[in-house]
Amino acid sequence: MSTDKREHILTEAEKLFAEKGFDGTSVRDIAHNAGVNLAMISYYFGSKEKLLESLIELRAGYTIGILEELNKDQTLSPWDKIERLVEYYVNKIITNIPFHNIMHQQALNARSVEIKDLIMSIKLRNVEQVRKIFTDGLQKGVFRQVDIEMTMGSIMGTISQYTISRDFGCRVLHIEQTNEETYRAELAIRLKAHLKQLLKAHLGIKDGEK
Amino acid sequence: MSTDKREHILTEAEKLFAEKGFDGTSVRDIAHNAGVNLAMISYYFGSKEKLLESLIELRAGYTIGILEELNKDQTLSPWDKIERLVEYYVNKIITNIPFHNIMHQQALNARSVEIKDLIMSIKLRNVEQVRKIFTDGLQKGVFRQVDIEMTMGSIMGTISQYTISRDFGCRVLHIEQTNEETYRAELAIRLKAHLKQLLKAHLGIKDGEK
DNA sequence: TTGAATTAAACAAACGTTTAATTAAAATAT
DNA sequence: ATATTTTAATTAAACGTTTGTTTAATTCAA
Repeated sequence: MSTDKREHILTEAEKLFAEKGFDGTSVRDIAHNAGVNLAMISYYFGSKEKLLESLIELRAGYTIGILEELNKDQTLSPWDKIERLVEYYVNKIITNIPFHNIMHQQALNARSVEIKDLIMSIKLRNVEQVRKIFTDGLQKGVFRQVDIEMTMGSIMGTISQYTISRDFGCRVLHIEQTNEETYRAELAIRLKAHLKQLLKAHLGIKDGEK
Repeated sequence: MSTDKREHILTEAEKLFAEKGFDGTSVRDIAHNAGVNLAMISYYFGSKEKLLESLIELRAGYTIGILEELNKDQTLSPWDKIERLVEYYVNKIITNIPFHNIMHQQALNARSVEIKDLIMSIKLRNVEQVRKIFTDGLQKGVFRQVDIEMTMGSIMGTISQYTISRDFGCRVLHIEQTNEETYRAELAIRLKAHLKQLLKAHLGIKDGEK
């Protein structure tokens, strides 16, 4: 079983799940779009649900390492780390919108306990790393007293808001709906600028402060 | 055809759609939970999809009036209006989590053009009303220069973040998972306090300023 | 007695998965 | 190197359910 073909099927499934939802996508859809026989899905992954698990495990592996490195870095000030965090998260989600879409829909309505637990563990692990950055800044007195969990929610929620539905984003943000690439680029720029300004004020960072 | 029974079916469908998703809920599920015969769904609503449209129209009618009134009110300062807006949105979503969940999943993956358009028009109408509050505050020089659309995204996104998945919210916010009511109450309090603090700093409102 | 409400049964289509047969590739023996 | 055996990959077809919707008969209320 070639890894190439496995990943190709997962990539095609990712597109379909993101567009039509997990339940709205049939195994025949996936097989047809990937150009493989229907039975190969069960042969490779065991079931449609296991295929989703495989996809999540494939895509979610990368993130946690980056956050751990960011936390370890002693040369960066707490505010520097927040800026890096914003840059990283915006880039990551913008370049993986379909997968982020799937995670979102499964967080909403996953009926499989395995999927629920998998997503929960991934999200909690990331949350703990981000929380460290905030508690560190608070302890050092660099940040104003804030609700850390809610502030994390604002970061993730803001990014999700316009990435999830492009049609809505285009209409509200007044971006030409023609090109997918230009939309992403413009969205990333505005998200980063906005979140930095928002968090700087919220955390009470003075201009020019390190 | 009694309106009571119609609304009863819609309420039961709402619960199921929120829990298992639109595609994950069968018409037989709905009929069984509502205690009516399977054929009554088609008889009342025409189809499963039309049922969803009916549900959205039933629930979404209320919001826009409140926002229009808020905008008209000449006695309130721009910042007062923002505070009212936060109060209103948090209350509205917290007390209608299942419906909000459905709107969210349909914004992600709706395959029906009618549903897509319906949701888009509802969201855009609300966005325009909220935008007015911000542009008003900016023109009067009460608010700092900010990205209005992104700021609106932060408000909606923050509220969505923990309302969408209660399991996740409980784990991150350290709220006992036992009682649904206490979770909602606690979440509402923290959301309102956080959003007011966040927006006050972001918009550059001085303490004690009206 | 007329029209609406309700029912059980049936409909064809689509679903995820499995089967059994066939082809391709790899491993082993000659 | 060639032939043979063994394993893996791929296929078309079928499996039994479940899906949303409709039908035709029956009950209920006006």
